[in-house]
Amino acid sequence: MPATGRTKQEIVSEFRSAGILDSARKVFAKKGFVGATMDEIAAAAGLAKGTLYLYFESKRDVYLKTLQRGSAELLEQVRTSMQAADGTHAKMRALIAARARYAEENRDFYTLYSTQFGNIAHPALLAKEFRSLQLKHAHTLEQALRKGVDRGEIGPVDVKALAFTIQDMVRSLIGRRLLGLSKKSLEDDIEYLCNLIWIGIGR
Amino acid sequence: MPATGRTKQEIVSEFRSAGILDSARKVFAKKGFVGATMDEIAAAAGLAKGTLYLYFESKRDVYLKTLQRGSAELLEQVRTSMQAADGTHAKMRALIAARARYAEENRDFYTLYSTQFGNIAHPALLAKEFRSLQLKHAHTLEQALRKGVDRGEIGPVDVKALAFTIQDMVRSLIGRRLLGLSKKSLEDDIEYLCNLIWIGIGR
Amino acid sequence: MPATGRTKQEIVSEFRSAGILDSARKVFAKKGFVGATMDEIAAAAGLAKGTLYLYFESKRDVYLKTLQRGSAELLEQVRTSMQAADGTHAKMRALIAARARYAEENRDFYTLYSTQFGNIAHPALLAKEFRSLQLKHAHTLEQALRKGVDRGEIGPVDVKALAFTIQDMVRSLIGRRLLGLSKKSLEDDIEYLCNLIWIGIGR
Amino acid sequence: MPATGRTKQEIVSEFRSAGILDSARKVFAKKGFVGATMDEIAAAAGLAKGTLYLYFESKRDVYLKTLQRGSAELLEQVRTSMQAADGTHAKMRALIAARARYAEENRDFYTLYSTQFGNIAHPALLAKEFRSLQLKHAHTLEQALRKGVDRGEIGPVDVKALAFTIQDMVRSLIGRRLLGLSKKSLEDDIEYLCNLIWIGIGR
DNA sequence: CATGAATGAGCGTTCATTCAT
DNA sequence: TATGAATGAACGCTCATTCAT
Repeated sequence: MPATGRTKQEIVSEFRSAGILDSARKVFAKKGFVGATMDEIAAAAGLAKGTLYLYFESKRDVYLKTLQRGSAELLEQVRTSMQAADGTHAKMRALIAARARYAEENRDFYTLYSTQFGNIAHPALLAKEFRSLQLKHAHTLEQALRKGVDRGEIGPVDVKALAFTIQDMVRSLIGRRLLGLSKKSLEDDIEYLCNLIWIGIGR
Repeated sequence: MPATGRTKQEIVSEFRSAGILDSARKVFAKKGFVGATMDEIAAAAGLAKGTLYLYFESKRDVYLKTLQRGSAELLEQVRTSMQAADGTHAKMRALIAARARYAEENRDFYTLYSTQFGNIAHPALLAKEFRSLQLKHAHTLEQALRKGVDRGEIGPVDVKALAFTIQDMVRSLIGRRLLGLSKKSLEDDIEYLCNLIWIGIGR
Repeated sequence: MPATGRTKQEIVSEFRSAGILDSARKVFAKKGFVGATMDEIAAAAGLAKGTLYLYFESKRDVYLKTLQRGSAELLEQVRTSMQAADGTHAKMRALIAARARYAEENRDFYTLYSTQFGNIAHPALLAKEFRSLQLKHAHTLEQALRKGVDRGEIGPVDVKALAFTIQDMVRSLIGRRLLGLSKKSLEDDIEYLCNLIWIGIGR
Repeated sequence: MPATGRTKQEIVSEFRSAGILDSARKVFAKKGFVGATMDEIAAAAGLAKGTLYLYFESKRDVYLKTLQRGSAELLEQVRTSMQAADGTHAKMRALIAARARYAEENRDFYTLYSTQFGNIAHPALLAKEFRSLQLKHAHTLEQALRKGVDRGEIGPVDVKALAFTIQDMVRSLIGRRLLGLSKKSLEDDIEYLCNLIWIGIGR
């Protein structure tokens, strides 16, 4: 097809990049940023170490791109889920469910993601690029909450703070599940969290 | 007294260990596990590098003990606070306040602590030892919650899960504060979190 | 004509080689042998890296040929200048002037050339091939000097040694000029050097 | 002796440094700055690679110190020789002889030295530190020449330029000798050079 | 007990060279 | 003939750990 400009070049290049990122995801998830070595990532991708540097500038670059890629994918799925849901409560539930599903389908990546964005990180690695990823996610939820407040579905809360808190609660839930600490079904866990957020625990 | 048989030895030894751990806390907090060097820790403790190995088996050991020490201290303060409080709601509030206070007084250590226990961590560093620390904290809260359920102060929730969730909510709150993302007073933030936990956001 | 049998091939080949060497000259001059990369040379020549290996065996080969080419060019100009001059003194002056002019017109290359032939070089790079280049230059001057001795224009000196010495004096002068250490005009500098060689400094 | 403060420490340290520099001198001389590896230098010194970094900051530092050390030693010997000589001609001869002697006794170092200071070098390596070494040498000769001009022993020449030129002539002579290109005795070669400088070649 | 010099494995990155297309 | 993606050896530097004093 003529529509594909430099097709072969670009496709191969993207294919390689994707392959490398797939391997990097696994290795970073297992060993963390520092523990992972370029050698190992290359081996996992079936390539020579030097080849990585044809597609990425540095180890840090591979790491950042790995995170960006998964993060964008996750955000995409969350947004799609939320759009299909009606009302604040349903949207919140959709978000939780989408994240949980993604996490279970991408265990390794989610571990990585969760660690990197676990609230406070060591400055060395927490550059602006990472922060902006984090904010995009928070923003999506924030908007839904604001609409809920406007409609009177939820009380007059600080939506910014709440968005962060809810995201952390979701991360907390997923973390527990990934660690095998929850014996309930995913449905039940989601139900539990929604209830907690919505009606609290008091009597 | 026979109880003080090897006292001098032990006292000196503990004194040294404590000094090393104090220094280690600062260094680890500033640089993270990998970024910190034994040289730097030794220098901060006013000792030679080799001396560290008389009191600790390895860098990892220093790290673990550092975390254990701070963790125990934090737990101690939380327990004291909670004991002085009456009723589940008050105890919960006491826990939040104690953790928040400790975090603000030990910013560096709390960052370290929070990162390490951010739910999911890299297997390399997340050994059983760390897990048990985490569980102790959760357990304290869990007991208070269970009593609350028994007394009907709170609904029939899964206290184990709830304890984890609350802890993560607190960590989330503190994280936001340490990052300078909260503009409210500590009191207001605590109030907000208590309300969220107790009555949720729904109308 | 049978003489032009493979002409097209050869002409294209020589054209390519020349282009590559032109680029190589610039790159080597700017970065030195080790600092220069085949990638950069190829880019400067508007070719792909692999193409260089169709015309040259190795980076070292490119370097050698680069030096040979410039060296031959320089020698050519020096010879022409010397032939046009009458008498040993005039020929010597012509040589100095020709080298100086070439150096100022080819600053980058001359730096390279001078470094490589700075009398003693590191064995790794100083192969026989380079030595023969050096000797050709010395030989030209040597012959002129010998004629001068025969004619009684200059004393009965060791012309071989003298040829080397003069060449190094010229290199020294040019080096000082290229480094901006001489404040005199080129004419004055040449005059100074000729005088030094011819009548020395004694009184 | 009490006069020696931290004796043992310092002596051992200097001993090590000196040993490393001795090895470095050989390796750099044989392979040049880039071709030499820290591994090889360490091996030549009978040490592990890491040990080098206890005494020097970087490869470049080793190189600089190597050059400084020999350069200072050479300068010292030249100065001593010159001081013992009377009159400009004798001083000049003393300088030539001292340099030649040093070169023959320290072939490897002199190769290194000569290459580094071969007039024009690639900027990357030609930092201020090196330049100042070079100037110190030139300065010593310059002063002697200036005195010669004042006393009328030599004509009213540009002593600065002359100092550079003479040094290069000496380097040239030594280079030829080290390369085995001179069949004359050292005495004869020195004589030849002195004559050349003093009375030139003209008749 | 305390020291700190010595070690050497390990890592990120570069780049000359090759070879399938 | 020309390409440029892929390779992998090589190197400077770091640092946890050891051990002779």
